Amino acid sequence: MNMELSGRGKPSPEKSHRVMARDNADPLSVGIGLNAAIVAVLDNEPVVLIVRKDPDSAGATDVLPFGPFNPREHRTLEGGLRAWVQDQTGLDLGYAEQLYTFADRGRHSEPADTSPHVVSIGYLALTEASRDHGLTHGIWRSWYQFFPWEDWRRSRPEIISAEIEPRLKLWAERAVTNGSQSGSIARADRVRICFGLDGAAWDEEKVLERYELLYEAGLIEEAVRDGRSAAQSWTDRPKLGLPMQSDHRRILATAIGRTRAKIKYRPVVFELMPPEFTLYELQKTVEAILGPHLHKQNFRRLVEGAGLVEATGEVKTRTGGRPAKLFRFRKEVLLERPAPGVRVSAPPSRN
Amino acid sequence: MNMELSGRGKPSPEKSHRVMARDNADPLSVGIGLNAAIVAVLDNEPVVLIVRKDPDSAGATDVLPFGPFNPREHRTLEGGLRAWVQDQTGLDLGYAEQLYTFADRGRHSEPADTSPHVVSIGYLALTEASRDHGLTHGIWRSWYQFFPWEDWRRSRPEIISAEIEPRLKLWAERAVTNGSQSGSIARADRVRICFGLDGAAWDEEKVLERYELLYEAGLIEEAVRDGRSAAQSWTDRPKLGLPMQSDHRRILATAIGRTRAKIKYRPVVFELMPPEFTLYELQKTVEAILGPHLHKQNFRRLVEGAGLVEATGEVKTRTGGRPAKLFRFRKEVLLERPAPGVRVSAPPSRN
DNA sequence: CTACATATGCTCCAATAGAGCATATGTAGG
DNA sequence: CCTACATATGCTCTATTGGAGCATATGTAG
Repeated sequence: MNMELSGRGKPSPEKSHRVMARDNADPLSVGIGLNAAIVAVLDNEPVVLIVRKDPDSAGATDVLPFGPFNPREHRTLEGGLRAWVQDQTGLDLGYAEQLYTFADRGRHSEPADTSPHVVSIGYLALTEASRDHGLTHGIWRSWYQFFPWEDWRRSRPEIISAEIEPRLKLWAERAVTNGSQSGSIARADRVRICFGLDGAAWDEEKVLERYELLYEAGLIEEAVRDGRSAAQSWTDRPKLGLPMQSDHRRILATAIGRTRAKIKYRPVVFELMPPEFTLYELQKTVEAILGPHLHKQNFRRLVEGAGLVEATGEVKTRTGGRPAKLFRFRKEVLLERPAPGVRVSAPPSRN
Repeated sequence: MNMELSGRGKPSPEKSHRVMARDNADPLSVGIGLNAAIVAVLDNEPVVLIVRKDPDSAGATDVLPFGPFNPREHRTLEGGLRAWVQDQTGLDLGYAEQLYTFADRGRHSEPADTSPHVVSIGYLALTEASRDHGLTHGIWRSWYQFFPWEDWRRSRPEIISAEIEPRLKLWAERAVTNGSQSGSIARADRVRICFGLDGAAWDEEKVLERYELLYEAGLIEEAVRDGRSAAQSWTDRPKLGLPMQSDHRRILATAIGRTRAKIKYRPVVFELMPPEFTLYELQKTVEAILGPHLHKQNFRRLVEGAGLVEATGEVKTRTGGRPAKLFRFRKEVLLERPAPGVRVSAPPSRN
């Protein structure tokens, strides 16, 4: 890459900061962290693989598998990620895709006025939890423990009305006097859209937007840690999900949002399934990810109609009722038109 | 970010390479390049903003606006990008979104065995070309000059059958003897799916996949430059679009694919339009991006029905026919349900 | 053998979207 | 002024999709 333009960067002469346990003299070089949100579904519960920093201490923060990108060793970013995951969990990653690259200042437990010098690249990996792919370290934890307001499987989570809604509305009001920032959407509207308040529809894909909103409002523990919540009056700040180290919860939010979106238009559910499964098990897995219950007959029709699966010829008998046919993923769909996902149209939203 | 794991990186002691016109002693630090694919539509032609490296020299390679991320100056990645764009083109960027982070070795005109030490983050920006947002440098160039095989506005580009298809089939055959690489899709299938051969449907969103396939097959000038095409027998290699510096063409491919995908489910077309426009102008803009012609009446019905636009009350008379009503974007849709794009269902592909 | 639970097939219907016809209202040229 | 023409715009007809529910099949448990 030609960098003849570097000179315009006007690098400041101030001393560099110690990052990644090393000294860094070049103002244009940064460390890159590779972070993996490894998702599976275990007993109808969507889970993510956690590597506890210190499993014994009580106040230990949850951590995703991660490590620095080392251009000497890693030929590609994804290769580096796989190496770190292998190293830290023993897991041999299957499906993986890049999510996003974050570099905001002060999102890493450092003083906010410090240059980050570190950039986080988040990855989403999907795997089958029940099968042993070499996993030796790490624990599976429900992703709803980190995002309780995302769990709509039973019904609307009470935490929204009880804790989130009133505090966000307060936060939105405090900004009204600042005059309407033309161009950007007003706080109150963002709150309404993100959390589906006042008649707005809940969009299960907006996981990151919701997290960022809560962070911005200082309602997230990480925001306090990062010095974003200027010691507000709400010392009664509620516990909104388990915190994570660094910006890992933000990465996980991105991963959940992407999983929910992608499952609808690409056949990625099957990364979460065993080689053979019943259609009901498949449906339960989708529902674990997306939340709302689906119409069973229509789900079957859609999945079969799209040619996503083929019967193995065998049945699973211990279902408590009529035996269910076993299916397997029809890999040939990948060779056909824009291979679809399990399309689930939104509920008949009257709008 | 906690980097207690850095020690496992087993940094090799070999001398570091000179990258980005500077020395870099730390094996874990890399330079980050911010690259902008700035897209507009000018006279029904989708264009991208190019900053010629050397406008006068004949063999000059096209370059996207780009510059290194400087954590001292740039609070965020996107902020850094905007600063570089402003600096190099005078343009004040409006809509921008991150695309992808690339770090493959040897994609930067360097020897392939050299560590990259530089990571490229690509961004997509949409703007209105006809309006002056401060643009002082750079030229608009049709994106189809870089990707002639993507131009389906008239009909199927001849370059596919004439140049691409035979060479890719040859390339696919050469790999058959290697035994079928289990797990990955066979070359022949990839070729078929990517380019819609042998009855497969053309997916206008697979821009990056197609480019990568051509690169892999050594049919792209950048692949030769990067030393990927081992001086094959085809010294008769055809000119498949204009080359670009570094990995900029790959970034542009990502940008085109994303634009085509996003225009269908988010109201981003309007970033490309003037404040007021006729529905026909809007349709022409969408067609410039997506290619196939749309049914005029249905397009109107969909756009109006989705509440994306509102009439200004005025008409544009110099249309050569009945005057067209002028419309403007109804920004309120952003406050409604998952604000839709201009849904255009695929042609009645019999499948 | 019966009650029950789940699987599975099929029908009905509302909403969506593709396609085309008909009409409105300008410009251009005699 | 009048006519040919071009584009805009409204409306209808119809095929397809997807939401919802009924009916039947085939197991297990007591």
